[in-house]
Amino acid sequence: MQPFTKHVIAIISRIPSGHVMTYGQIAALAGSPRGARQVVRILHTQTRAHKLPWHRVVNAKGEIALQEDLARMDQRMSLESEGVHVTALGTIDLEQYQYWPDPESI
DNA sequence: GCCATGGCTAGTA
DNA sequence: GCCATGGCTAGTA
Repeated sequence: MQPFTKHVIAIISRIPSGHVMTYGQIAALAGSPRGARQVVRILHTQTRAHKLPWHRVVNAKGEIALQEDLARMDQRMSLESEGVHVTALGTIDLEQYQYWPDPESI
């Protein structure tokens, strides 16, 4: 496993309940500003093994990025149960909910 | 080759 | 809309 992958896993696992981070933000913090798509892949492959809070990751516009209706519903329910408000269109107010880890902890 | 991205343009109103 | 991006994985040699 690459350092980038480990880093991404560590960052995602530390997103607190009630907050979200974006793919690009995670990639940049992990040292690869253009690596947003890799974050997608890592979420796919590593969520189970590491019990990642996959539902706390959204796209740069603050939207639920999933395509499938059932999965979108799952993410919406998970976020709302943590107190994150999701609009009818599936968007989250990043101003309010985006998490910025303490740079010291990275 | 794949993408649950992202950022920049073209083209409408 | 469009397409450059880039680490990872599947699948061939």
